[in-house]
Amino acid sequence: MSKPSTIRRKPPQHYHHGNLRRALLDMALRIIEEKGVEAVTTRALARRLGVSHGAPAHHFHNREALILEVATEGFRTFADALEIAMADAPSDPGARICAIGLAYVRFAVQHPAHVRVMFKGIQREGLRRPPELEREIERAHQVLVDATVAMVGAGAPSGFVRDLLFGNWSLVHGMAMLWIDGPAKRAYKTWQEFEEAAAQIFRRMVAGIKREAAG
Amino acid sequence: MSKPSTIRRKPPQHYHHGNLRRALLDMALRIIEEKGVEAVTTRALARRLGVSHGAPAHHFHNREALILEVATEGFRTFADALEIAMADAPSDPGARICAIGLAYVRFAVQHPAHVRVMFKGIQREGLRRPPELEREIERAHQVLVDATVAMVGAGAPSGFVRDLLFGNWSLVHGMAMLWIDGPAKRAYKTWQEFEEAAAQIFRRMVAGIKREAAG
DNA sequence: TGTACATCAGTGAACGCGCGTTCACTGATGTAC
DNA sequence: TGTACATCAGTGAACGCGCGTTCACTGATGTAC
Repeated sequence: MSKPSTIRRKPPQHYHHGNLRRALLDMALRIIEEKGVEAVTTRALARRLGVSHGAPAHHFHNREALILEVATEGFRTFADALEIAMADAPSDPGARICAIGLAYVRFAVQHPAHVRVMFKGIQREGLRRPPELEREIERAHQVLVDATVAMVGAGAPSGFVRDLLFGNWSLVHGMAMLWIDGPAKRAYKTWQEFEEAAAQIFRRMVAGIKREAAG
Repeated sequence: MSKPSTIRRKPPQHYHHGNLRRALLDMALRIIEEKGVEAVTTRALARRLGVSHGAPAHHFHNREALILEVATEGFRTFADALEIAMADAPSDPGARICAIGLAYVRFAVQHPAHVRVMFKGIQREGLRRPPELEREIERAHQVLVDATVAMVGAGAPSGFVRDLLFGNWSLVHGMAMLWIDGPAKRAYKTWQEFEEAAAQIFRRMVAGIKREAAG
């Protein structure tokens, strides 16, 4: 629950606060978890970190930049998790789909605040996303696309690939959202139970796709 | 696009504005669609409706009450749509599941602003939901439960019912969210195309469940 | 090791803003007679 | 139909608040010599 103590070689306490930039990002996540994204204000962050309210401006150009950095870090962790799941899974395409789906849901369980800002906080119309954020989003997306294409073969009609991708994506995304928003949290006592159910649902779905592709 | 002209017998233009309460709720939806839930402020509403900023207080105790009323109306329409889909569908349980799923997704397509407030705006921790809202949420939920139970039979183990409900719910909810947030909107050119794909995915899933129940 | 200087993270006062909410009022509408 | 009155939706000034952002400053840290 405490801050991740990323131990560096040289300068752990170089400046007045130590690492205010890191602390701001971490505290933003805590506030999101407690009160939602809209409760993340530069003044609230400063207050809870015991610094003056002008201090955050030395690390982030403005509030929006800070929120976008939280989202970028979230998508980076997310893309990493999906890529690792893809790499660690057996080469069987069905097993890979399951592994990626599970990683998707597990990310939501382990990083609910990140998910909130990634999927609810930065979906506003007028928001200009920095290239770095777009890149991480694209990297995560690519894992889903690759796994789907691997499942159906490169020669499959693009409409079929699209529908399959969309179906699988919807399933795992819905699971993640229903966990974040409460319904799944209420239906399943522990996240282990929840993940087991999710894994079984994925297996069932993949079996269905295989039967359809074969028949 | 204009206001729904709910024609009443007696008093359509009784008071100064006509029906400011109705206008506030409708304008709130427009603002949500354009700028998101957090842009709905009592002053912005008054400004856009051409009334003084004190006027809304005569119809809603405060901002939160107005937002909750929008959510309640949303869930009422939503529950109605699901119940009608259930009633109109063939008695075959699989067909019913498909029909309800399609109604779920169609609601998101037709009422994106409502969905935003229903699933993103009132999910904050500290928010006290009025009983009327809880009742409409429960009514919508019950349609999903009933359809699932009808599919597997009353004697099915509760864990299986739970997982099946959760799987189906996740799928349709994910579809709705991916539409609202953009990915599905980008993948499918028209909502008809989107709905066709959704219908096909539902049929595939139901076929999978049937095979599993039979085998 | 010691000193002088440069850097820059953090301070705190200040600014203007939009917000939610209150409240005495006004005046249009509805009703009783 | 006309008049007197009651109702109450909408007005506009006022309040206090927290916010984002700026900026001259301070003082601790890092570095050059």
